[in-house]
Amino acid sequence: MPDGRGRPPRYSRDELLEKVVTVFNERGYEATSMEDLARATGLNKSSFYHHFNGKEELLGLGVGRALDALAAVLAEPAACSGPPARRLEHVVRRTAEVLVAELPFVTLLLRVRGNTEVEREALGRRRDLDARVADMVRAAADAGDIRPDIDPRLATRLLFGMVNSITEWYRPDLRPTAGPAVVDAVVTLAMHGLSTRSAQ
Amino acid sequence: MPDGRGRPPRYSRDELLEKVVTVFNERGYEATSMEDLARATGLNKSSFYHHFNGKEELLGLGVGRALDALAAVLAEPAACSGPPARRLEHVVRRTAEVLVAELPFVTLLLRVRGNTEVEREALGRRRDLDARVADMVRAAADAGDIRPDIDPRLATRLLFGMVNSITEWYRPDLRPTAGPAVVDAVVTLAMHGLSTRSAQ
DNA sequence: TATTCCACCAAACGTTCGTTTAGTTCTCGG
DNA sequence: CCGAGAACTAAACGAACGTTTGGTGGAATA
Repeated sequence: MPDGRGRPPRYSRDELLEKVVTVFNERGYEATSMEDLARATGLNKSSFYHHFNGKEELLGLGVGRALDALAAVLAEPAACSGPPARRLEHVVRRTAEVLVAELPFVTLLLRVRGNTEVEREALGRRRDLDARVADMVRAAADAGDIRPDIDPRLATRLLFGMVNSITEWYRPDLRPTAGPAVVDAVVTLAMHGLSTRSAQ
Repeated sequence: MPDGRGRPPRYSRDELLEKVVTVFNERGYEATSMEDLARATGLNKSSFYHHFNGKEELLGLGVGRALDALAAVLAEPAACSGPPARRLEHVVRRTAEVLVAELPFVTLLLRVRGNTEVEREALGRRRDLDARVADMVRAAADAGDIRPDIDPRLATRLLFGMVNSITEWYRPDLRPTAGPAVVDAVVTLAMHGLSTRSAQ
């Protein structure tokens, strides 16, 4: 409980984390030194240890925020009831929206490789989310709403491969209003493909 | 010109490079130490300096092999002539095949961030390839063969976001014969989408 | 067999890393 | 205005990094 005494901080914990995660994404987590973080925030590199326990905690908080946002999508009512195809389309759209809204955090999450315990735990949580989506795709295939000629697990991976690729190229600072167009394009391409010819 | 004299090498340069690139992909390039490479190959870490000039050259050779393979696809006759939509479908299929065939090298390429000159040059070569594919998508849109309601550049990014996602999850050691099925699924999903309903 | 050349290695080098220690500066409650 | 407490910093720490040095051992040539 902060009682107001002491020097006021220049940045809140959340502001610091956002800047830190941005640098992690520019340079890569391993290639980012505490010096780099200090330069980006204007703080001394040792000052981080008053706000966070170390570099790995910064990573854990960053990927945790992404995982929380993605898990929240699967908990939404429209993702839990209704025809499987509708639920799936909702999850695709909302996941794309979360990627756009929480871009740096999800970008960090998608690059985790599993070198440390923090990273392996993040990969585990991500696998759980992926499995729940794969079940949704399977249900939609069983209901005949999506093409039966592609293995549901394979379809899930390609589908979310496309969705997740948003983090590879979408830069909101270059086209700040492009977010909704990106989300619409993802949903359209995922469901109907590129071709103007009819399906099959 | 090797004249056969001296102790024969345990591994060829190409064999070494393949093992090295695999470790780079498991741990991430920055997180991989020369000790890690030594352990994976059975060589002493200083022995690498008789085959390569250093860690960064290993990276450059790895991503170079991926870029050469991808550039070769765009130079194939079927990618250079015929209706734009046919050329595009050919490039999608062949790119997916190259990803499967040269998986570790393309995986390494797709994770490059641009921290060094070697990495920035690789990013530049990759941008050139992407631009040529984007021109192909634009031509197919102008010809009316693919849906006109999505910006060609955006469509290119999402399309190859899906294709490139193969490197994120395809593991040939787990399902050695799954390659062709993956390629077919990519082409089908890219062109026609998931839905069994007709387009639009 | 003597020579040559290549593959390989042990040890050490200078540098940079994440982190710790021991403080200083600033703000506010009393 | 005093003292508590929080934000912040300079300097230094041991460890790990990529690389260099100086050399050993073994196979082919002559």
